[in-house]
Amino acid sequence: MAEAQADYLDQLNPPQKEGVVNVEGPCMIIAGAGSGKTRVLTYRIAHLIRAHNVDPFNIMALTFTNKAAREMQKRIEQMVGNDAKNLFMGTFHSVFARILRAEASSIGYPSNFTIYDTDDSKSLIKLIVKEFNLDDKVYKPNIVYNRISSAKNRLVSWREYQNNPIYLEDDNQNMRPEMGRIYKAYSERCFAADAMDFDDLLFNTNILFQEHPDVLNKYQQRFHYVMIDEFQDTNISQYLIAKRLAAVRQNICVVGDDAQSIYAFRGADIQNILNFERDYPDLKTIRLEQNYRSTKTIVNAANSVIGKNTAQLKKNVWTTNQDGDLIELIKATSDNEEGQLVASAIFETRMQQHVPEKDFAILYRTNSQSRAMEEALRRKNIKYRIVGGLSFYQRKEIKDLLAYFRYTVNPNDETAMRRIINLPKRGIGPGTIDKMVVAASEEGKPLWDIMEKATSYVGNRGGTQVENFTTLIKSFRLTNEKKDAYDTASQIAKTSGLLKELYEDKTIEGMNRYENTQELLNAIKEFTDNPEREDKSLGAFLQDVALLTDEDRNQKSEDVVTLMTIHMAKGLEFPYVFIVGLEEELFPSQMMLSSRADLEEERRLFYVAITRAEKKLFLSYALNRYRFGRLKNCEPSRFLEEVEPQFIKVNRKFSSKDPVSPGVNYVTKNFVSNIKKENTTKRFAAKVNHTPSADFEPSDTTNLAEGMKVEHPKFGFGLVVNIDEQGSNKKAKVEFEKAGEKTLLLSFAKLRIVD
DNA sequence: CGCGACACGATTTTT
DNA sequence: TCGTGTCGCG
Repeated sequence: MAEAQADYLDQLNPPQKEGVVNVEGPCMIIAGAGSGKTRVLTYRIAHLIRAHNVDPFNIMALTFTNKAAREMQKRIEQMVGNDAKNLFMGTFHSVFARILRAEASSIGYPSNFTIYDTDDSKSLIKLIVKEFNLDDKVYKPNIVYNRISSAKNRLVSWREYQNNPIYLEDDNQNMRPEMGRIYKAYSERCFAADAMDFDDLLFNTNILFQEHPDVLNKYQQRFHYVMIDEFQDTNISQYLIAKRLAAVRQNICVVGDDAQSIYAFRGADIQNILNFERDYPDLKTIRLEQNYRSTKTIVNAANSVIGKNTAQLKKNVWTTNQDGDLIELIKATSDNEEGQLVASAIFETRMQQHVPEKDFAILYRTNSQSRAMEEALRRKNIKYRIVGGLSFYQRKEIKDLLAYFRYTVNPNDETAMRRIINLPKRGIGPGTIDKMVVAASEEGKPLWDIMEKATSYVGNRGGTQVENFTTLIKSFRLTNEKKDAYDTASQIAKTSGLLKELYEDKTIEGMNRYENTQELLNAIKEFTDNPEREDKSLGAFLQDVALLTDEDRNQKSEDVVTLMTIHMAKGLEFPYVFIVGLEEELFPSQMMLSSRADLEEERRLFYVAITRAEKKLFLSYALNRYRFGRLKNCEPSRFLEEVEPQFIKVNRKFSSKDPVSPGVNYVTKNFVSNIKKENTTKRFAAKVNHTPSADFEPSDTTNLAEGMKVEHPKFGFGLVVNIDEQGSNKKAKVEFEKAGEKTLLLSFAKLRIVD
């Protein structure tokens, strides 16, 4: 450590150094992709501790993901040692959940409040919509949830919502006039359940600071320095919290890149950057523009793309790295072939460059695209790992078990109760539950009280079952009072019958689920065995786990190809990157085509994807893709045309038959600009009416090979791009000049080989 | 109340 | 295509 101490500032370029040493007063660091942003942030914190003798206890650092927080924690620890443990660092949600737990009583919550994840929130919304007898086709949980979420992110309470003419007008126009009522009911139910959803963690922190100046002051005094990473992704609610905290000392430093803002759909507001300039007139702005990550080709290609956006801060990202390989464009006829071509390209690159599998990443817009990739990789025996998708804690069997834990800890958590009361089957149906809910509201008692005496409300059959259930839960609560998280959890897993049910399911998925629950118990064991933990109760574990949505449990750095959405890839880098599915309506997503702002966000997403690549970038698209089970043909993405052609080479075909031979390679300078035309032609393929040459005569096609030019009596002239000789049916894939690509059975098709 | 059969809608992205 | 939700019967 000592040697790093003296010269850490020398490892930085001038603007980076400025970002590190400029610790007093408001500061904004605009950091281009790959410009060493994290390094500046970590050094800055280390510098505060070392050079300015700031107690880590007085530093708050906010990140957007758990992964980023952990990474930063690790790096700072390497620089300053154990002191780093005292930093107040984490995601916005986890940091303020901690503060809210400490101050819960000020806003009427118990300190062991439950955190609802999106699923919990949506099932509560569904329930409310049902109770209100509203049409769930109109009030879809997703829509309602997003509406409430965006209101909360703008700090609009249900009360203000109901009095806000703009919201009302909007809802009326969308034929959803009951939205405000649902918002109110939802908020009240959450409160009654001692629960907060993700947005509440921030919303309520704002309330706390606003209504309790003494509390706010306490934290203002504590946090001398506030730092925010990925500032472009913060929403108003988050920004206001940070601003309040830093109001006294004004030592607030934000780091971000407007070009990488990709979470507007979740309430992130680039406006925050502009607000920041307005709120802090004596702001020091630093730009990090030198890219250390990627080749010139990649940096310049990325610049050419992002340059198409109108709304952006002035920035010039450059690099002294070498030019590197051109970007390779892969064109496939189908999503499956796209997978094969990508897998082949990985295979070949590995052979040629002698690089490990972990140097590769395949990035896509939507999770559903992973399947074709997975299949192709499996077939070629390329090991891979999917990041994201359903995270561990979102799996049904895990959520079920967690719901037991939650209900044990928090008797008011109705959502958890509804989830488990009939799981495993106990003969308690919706009818029974409804009757009890009605009874509870009629008598003004908590639902739990009714459940304990269920037989006097709902008849004997269901009632007895409910009473047995409450006895079971009571036994769990008793254990929970005396034992640690692991003991309680194991008892619940065993006695509830959940584990048994899974154990008896001998299907592959069933065994998987069983293993997952075991893994959860292991995680709890680890939790209780950790000597640094003071509170080893199940409640403490739940509080910890609620915000751990990342798939970052399995951080083993295996040598495998990484598959993930572009959103998940933000902040990461890989030597070789494939961006797949570059098709209109997929990327850019059809949902984002309606407004310019949305399209620009989509373009930023593409920019983020490109800038993940260090050495070489591959772009691919398919002309046909299975969507909702049916094959749809697709148009190449407009984004392909936005990459300056000089950076691209077209790799028309790897042979999909033989992964080792490169097959026919075409390098066409203006191919990209022709993509559109070509595809448009294809769409009217049916109308093509070719008049066969006068001397047309079918040739012997037994020796037909890739790269040959042929004529078809109906489709005209074309190029053989692939021969498939499976079984007795020899098929040729032909790219026709006018009719597009066709797969022909050679035993039927009349083809003339043109020489 | 539980189970099977059927219909339908979904694929934007995540703390 | 897949998973979820609803409906009707036992």
